[in-house]
Amino acid sequence: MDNSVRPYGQVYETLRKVGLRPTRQRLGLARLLFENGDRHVTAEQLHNEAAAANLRVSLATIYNTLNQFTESGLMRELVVEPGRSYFDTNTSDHHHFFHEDTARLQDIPSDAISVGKVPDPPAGTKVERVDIIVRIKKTTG
Amino acid sequence: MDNSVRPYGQVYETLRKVGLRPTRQRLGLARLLFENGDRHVTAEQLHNEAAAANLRVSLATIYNTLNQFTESGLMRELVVEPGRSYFDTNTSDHHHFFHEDTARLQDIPSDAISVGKVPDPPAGTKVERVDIIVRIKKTTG
DNA sequence: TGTCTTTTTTAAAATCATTCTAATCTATTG
DNA sequence: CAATAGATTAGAATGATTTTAAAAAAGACA
Repeated sequence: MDNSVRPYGQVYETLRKVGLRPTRQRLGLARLLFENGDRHVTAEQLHNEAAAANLRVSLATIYNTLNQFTESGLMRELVVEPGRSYFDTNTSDHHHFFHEDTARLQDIPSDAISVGKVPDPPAGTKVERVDIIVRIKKTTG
Repeated sequence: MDNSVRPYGQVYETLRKVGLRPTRQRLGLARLLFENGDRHVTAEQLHNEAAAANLRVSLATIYNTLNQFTESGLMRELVVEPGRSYFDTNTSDHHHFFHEDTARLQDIPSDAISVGKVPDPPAGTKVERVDIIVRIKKTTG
């Protein structure tokens, strides 16, 4: 667990694997994203985190990076609310709770929810992905 | 089926029922929305349709109206793509196919899809709504 | 290592959907 | 029909995201 020795080792490999140059910004963002469990972040949130971690990255780079990570399959984009996108570090098959009060996402493991029957997609099309969002609110107004 | 006699009769009642003044713009938009089967429109699309139907309505009013219709339960808002919202005239329990190539939505009747098991919402929260989006793409690139 | 080439990063401007503002108009009520 | 409350509008403002063009950093290689 001593990650002072090869602080960027893990994510360095991850970036190489998908063919992205391991630059200072990408390495730093990748650590924030991938070394802290499953995460759901907006660009703005990640930008703030980066600042808090003393990583100087412009907002444009945050967007570039999130989009590149998404295109290379390291993350996926979630659209739950009008106005902004969330990016999810968990790319395996699963779904989400969305807390409407706090605008937070929470994973639902795929075995905790089951889509019994899915209708056949219209002729000439194939299913790309199924997204289930369970919108929840605090009880007691 | 002669709707030249009481052209606004149906939607007039609908508006009254939810407590919205039956103005020219709201009546016109309501007709476009509710007298053409189940629909999924963006603000921009509806604006164009209105123009095509010789109904002069500003884009601000389109937004106001879609939001009011949604708040009064005549429609619901769907967020499927980053950037823009869709509004659905079908407020009953159902889900959607989203054609990624054409950016069109298509209803999935609720009995054509079944959510077998839904996990209990976290303590202190209750389920507000469950959205299922089946994203589809043309086969043969 | 230094130089060349390519890719990244960046600040700032541009874009796009949506909301706000404040002024004008329209429905409703008496 | 006048008064007033509510609606519509053009245009400005906002906020998230993308683009632009220039400067900086990375990779290749002599």
